[in-house]
Amino acid sequence: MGVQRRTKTGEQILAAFGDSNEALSAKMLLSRIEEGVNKTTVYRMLDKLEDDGVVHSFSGDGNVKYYARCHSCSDSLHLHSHPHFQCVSCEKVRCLDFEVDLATPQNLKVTDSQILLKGQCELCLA
Amino acid sequence: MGVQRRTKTGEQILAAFGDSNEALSAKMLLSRIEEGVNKTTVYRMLDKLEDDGVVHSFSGDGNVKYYARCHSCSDSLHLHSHPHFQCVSCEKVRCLDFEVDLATPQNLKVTDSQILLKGQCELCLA
DNA sequence: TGACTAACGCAACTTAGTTGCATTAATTTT
DNA sequence: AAAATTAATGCAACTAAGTTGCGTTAGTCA
Repeated sequence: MGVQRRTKTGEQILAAFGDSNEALSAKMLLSRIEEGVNKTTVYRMLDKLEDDGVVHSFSGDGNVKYYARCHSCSDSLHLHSHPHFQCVSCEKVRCLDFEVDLATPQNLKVTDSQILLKGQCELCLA
Repeated sequence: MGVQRRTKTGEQILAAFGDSNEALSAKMLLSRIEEGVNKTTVYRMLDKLEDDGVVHSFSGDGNVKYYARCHSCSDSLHLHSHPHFQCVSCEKVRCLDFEVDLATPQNLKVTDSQILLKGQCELCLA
């Protein structure tokens, strides 16, 4: 079950994401949220937002879950076949805005995919 | 620094992987190893084997780290651009034996990539 | 305004993985 | 073959991410 009511936490989380394609961990979200919001609340709200298809999640470096606003994802099929990029220098994570067409083996039924690229972003290379 | 000495733990871990392309978590490895081997030892040995390029690792579902023998990986450039597949029914994880050519944006320097597909394997579909 | 219940905060918990340190054992030296 | 060296191990204690139960707060709707 997704979000049912308009609350401060929900607004703050969406405000933290803004319009960008940046992906944030629960910890990063907690530090960005002004008011003292409990981590449990943040985790639960993220679950709901993901249920609603408002955000999607994937596993980043160090086995930390990252969340990002869904922009390019089609609502019908949440394959999220766009790659995610994590900069090893500044640690920032974001969605890349192109789709990857993965040829999947015919004997498997693939329902979800995630692609994580690691390296250095343009700012850290400069 | 990689493996320096031939030990029981090292042999047991490699035996657990065998020749297959199956990926195992530290927990799975611990349950497969007969003799009582400490989890710390397993984690440390896996680190060393990864240093040596004997195994590679990636983040699977539930933010758990999986390890697999390196077969198709080129030794020079460990991009591991083959996908990994995790079955949501039997929970098994394995390396798929084809390479994916990811077109990476020119402004980023990509040094590592991991692709995780989730779905149902051939055995669970039947 | 009051009733209903989604959303919240807190504390306690689970699980993956790490660290420090003393001990054991593989390998090298004598 | 015995001694010396130190990689590898086991243990206990720890960190960090995420979860659960439960009593309380606060949106929403009649």
